[in-house]
Amino acid sequence: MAKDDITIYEIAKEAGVSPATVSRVLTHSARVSPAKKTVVEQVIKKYHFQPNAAARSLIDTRTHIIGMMVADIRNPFYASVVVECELAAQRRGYTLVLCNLLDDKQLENRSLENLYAQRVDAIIQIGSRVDDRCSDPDYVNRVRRISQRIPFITTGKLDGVENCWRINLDQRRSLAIALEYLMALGHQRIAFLGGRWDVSSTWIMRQSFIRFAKAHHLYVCPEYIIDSNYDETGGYQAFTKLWAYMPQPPTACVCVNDFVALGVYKALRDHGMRIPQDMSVMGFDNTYLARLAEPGLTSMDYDYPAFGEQLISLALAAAQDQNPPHLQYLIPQMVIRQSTAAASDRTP
Amino acid sequence: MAKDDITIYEIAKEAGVSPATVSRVLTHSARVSPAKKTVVEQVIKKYHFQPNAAARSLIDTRTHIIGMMVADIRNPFYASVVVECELAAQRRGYTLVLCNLLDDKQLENRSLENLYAQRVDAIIQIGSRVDDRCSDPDYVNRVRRISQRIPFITTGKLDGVENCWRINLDQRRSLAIALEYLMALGHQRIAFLGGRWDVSSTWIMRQSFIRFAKAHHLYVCPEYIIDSNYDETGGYQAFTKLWAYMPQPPTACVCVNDFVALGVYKALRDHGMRIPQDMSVMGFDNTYLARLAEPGLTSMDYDYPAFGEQLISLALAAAQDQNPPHLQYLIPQMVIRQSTAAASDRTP
DNA sequence: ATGAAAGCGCTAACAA
DNA sequence: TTGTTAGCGCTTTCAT
Repeated sequence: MAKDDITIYEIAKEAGVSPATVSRVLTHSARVSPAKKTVVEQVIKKYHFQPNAAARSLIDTRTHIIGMMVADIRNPFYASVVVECELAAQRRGYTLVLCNLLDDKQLENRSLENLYAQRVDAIIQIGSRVDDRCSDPDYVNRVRRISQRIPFITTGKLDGVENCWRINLDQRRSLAIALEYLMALGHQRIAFLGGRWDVSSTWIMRQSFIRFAKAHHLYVCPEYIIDSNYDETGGYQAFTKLWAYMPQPPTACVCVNDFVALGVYKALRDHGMRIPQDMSVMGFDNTYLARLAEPGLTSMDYDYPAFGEQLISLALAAAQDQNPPHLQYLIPQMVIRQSTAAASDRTP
Repeated sequence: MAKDDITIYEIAKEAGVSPATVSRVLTHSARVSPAKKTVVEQVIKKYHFQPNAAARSLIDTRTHIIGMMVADIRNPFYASVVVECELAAQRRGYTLVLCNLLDDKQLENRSLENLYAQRVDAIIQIGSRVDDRCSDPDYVNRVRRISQRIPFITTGKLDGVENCWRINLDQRRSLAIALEYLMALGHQRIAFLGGRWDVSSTWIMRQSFIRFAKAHHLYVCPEYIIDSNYDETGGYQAFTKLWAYMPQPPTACVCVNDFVALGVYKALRDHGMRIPQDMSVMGFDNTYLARLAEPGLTSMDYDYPAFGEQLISLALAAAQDQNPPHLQYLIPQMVIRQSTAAASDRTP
């Protein structure tokens, strides 16, 4: 520990009591006579004493630390979730340890081990390999092993890990809300831009998209679903590709996230098309980018404070063996801005 | 600790050696005969054993944890710094504990105490009360106390805290680069939009702005410097105010950060002005917003990887009593995009 | 080179 | 109600 670190022994000595009594005052774990309690509290205050968290967690069954692995905190979606998780954790006296995975499997593995070494009470992972449609077997093994000791919570999935809890965004529902809205505006030809088939959440979105479109007799063709990465360059490329060989141009684009939507914005401008007059655009995640965009981007919102609350309370429930449900869904909500409007062209 | 947690005793027993030997293998702290070493390593591998970090840090003088307090991780500037710090820390076998301060003094105080309770090896704070031009005396006292045990590193300042190290962005330099560039484009009337006088870094920026402008005979008037908050609404309001009572309209706006610049973008559009033809706009921090903006925003960049490296190596040097310099500067660099161009109007 | 034993700071039985 | 004591998991003398 730090140089001349103060301990409960010093406090005890100065207060004229035993270390145990100091501990009792600290933890409120047992009755202490008001007189001694006051003295102890004063000495504690005098030195601004804070018990050593490491020593505590050696005894306690809990470290009161939650490990959080996210793909990249620079993405505002993850940043929002992390902030809300941190607040929810704080409220319960828990601390968050954050790990960025940065698309680096090595780093992801090390982060996991590191959180285990810290004996965190639970691990929450958002993004990266829990988003794979087909879980990476190597990673599954790693997590399976660790999850025998530490509950593993994710917003994605990891096939074959027993001690795993999931909170999933209700993509089916999101797509339905989005498409119903666009249909009501008269859109019949809608494209789905961005993302990849091997990403679980994207796969679900696309499946939901196709099913809904078929069920509601929207115009559907494979050229309306375009792969891309998840940033604005992806959006730009996706739209460019869409435009290149298009049988019938769509009147609306649903984008896999806000970044991609902004890439589509740029592409539309470069093609001299106006938003929303010539093309309606929708994003997902309702990050602040949606608010910042010109025109404001209609986007699917997830109640982030509720999201954080749910993740943390799930993590703690699992850590306390309360057997919470293994799969929960988060209900989305649409935020309508200026990027969507009535279809300009209603020919089928 | 977790339920049936495995310890070095189990490892030792199964390997037929003493716990001390296992420890020696783990830490490479002393020679162990190759034979035993191999056995121990195999058992460790078999159980994927990771020594309990809390138990280690009880003995060790170091916890190998660095506490990081940032104003708000959702701001891409902070997010970038945090990611780079995390990488730099990882490289040295250190873990980062992140705290968001969220403009909540209570939370800021608690975060500080919490990091102390964890006996982190160093505390880095970016944003919030270390940005006050006049340091909050209460906070100074808190940090002063804690910094007697844990070195305190910041990108701002905290008057009267001895054990404090600073890495500051070289605002004077930044402003000079920005203004020289705009002057070279023929701009004579330049406004400085956004931020507040009571924020240290903004104050320095404005002082540098005024001094440079005077020294280079640019048109200077108080109406060209407008207060606002630091997000895009601030930028919008600042520009609106600027436009309301303007003796001579400027031909370029330097904005305190990229968010504010995007607010200015929006205001300009609402006034029917084009960027950069009617007005050049510059941002600061070169976040991805600058890249995303339409047109691309010219912005002042700080070498983020270097920034993270410098912060972490400074933190560790201070933690190891190596007496590093108490104040270092970070050299900025301008990234030119499409939001700046030759002045349209050269009348003084 | 190796093991026994002490101790890091704290809490929780167990006595008193 | 209070103090004494043992022990959490690890590392590190100190012997051997």
